[in-house]
Amino acid sequence: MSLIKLLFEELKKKLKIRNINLSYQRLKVLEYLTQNHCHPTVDQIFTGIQKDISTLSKTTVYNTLRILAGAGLVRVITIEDNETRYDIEVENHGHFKCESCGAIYDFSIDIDLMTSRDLNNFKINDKNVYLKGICPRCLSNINENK
Amino acid sequence: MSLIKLLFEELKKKLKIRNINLSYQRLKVLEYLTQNHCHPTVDQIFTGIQKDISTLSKTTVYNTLRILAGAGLVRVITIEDNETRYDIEVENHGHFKCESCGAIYDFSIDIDLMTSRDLNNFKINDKNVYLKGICPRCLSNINENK
DNA sequence: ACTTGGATTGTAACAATTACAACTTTATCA
DNA sequence: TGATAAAGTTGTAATTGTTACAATCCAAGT
Repeated sequence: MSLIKLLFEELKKKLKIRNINLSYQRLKVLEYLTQNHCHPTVDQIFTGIQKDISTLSKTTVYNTLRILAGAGLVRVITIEDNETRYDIEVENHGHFKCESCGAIYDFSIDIDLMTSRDLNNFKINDKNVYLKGICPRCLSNINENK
Repeated sequence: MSLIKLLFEELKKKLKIRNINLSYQRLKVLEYLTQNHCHPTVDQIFTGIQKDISTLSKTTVYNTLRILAGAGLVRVITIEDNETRYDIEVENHGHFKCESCGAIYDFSIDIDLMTSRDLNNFKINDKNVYLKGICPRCLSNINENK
């Protein structure tokens, strides 16, 4: 049995619990996200998978991401208004966006701290920490050009 | 001197420092935001001010918000991908969005906690904490309808 | 009053996302 | 296995939020 088949069966079970069928397209989206931790946009995911599935429709990518996000398997990153990004990692971490080069960095943070007395009677489902600024690489570039 | 004239002069000085001229439209946007802490969308702001300025263009609202955000006078809230919201308050606080009714709540939080060893060499300009879940009002509605 | 530059306006363009209907694949069960 | 139903995919069209841009307006300073 090939590696991809094994992955396939593994994921299939995982998704079955959440009542999601695993199609080839959905597998490919998950595969792309596990191999590209760069917080890709829909367009990047679409273009990336299209190499393997030439008939792929962008609608499918949207549908798949919506379903996977609903099941808590992928994280939606809306750090910037015009570009929604996706992330497979669901661990405790925040996101930093460099305002100069646009890159998004993960950083570890204790998400449990992200609460407040004001929210005592609220049911919290999702926590996001978004920071913006300049990354070290761009900082040193700026200094060099002085 | 009328109240609005006073506010006008006050703000004018404040903006002068940042090299921004204060037009009537810009004043109205600031006025709307101080009177509506509900984190309005561009559309809400536009519709709200249109009552006073019938010739108002939505482009002006966009321009104004961009300028004010750049000057740090308003905060951009991109908690949801499809609707950018704006907030006059620049104090230390996070935002909670109710996934049921869509309302956005402020909550106090120590923004200084929002950091990480991973970001030692980063220059941080902006910090946002976005939570999602169900607000108390919707929670009690759900319980009632059981 | 004239000029200059910034602000506003309205329209058109653009990009991301969603709606929808046709079609294809997969699952179910006799 | 084969018929039927359900789910998934596809492509196009529509929708929405936002930006680009050119024309016009307005206000400040000479």
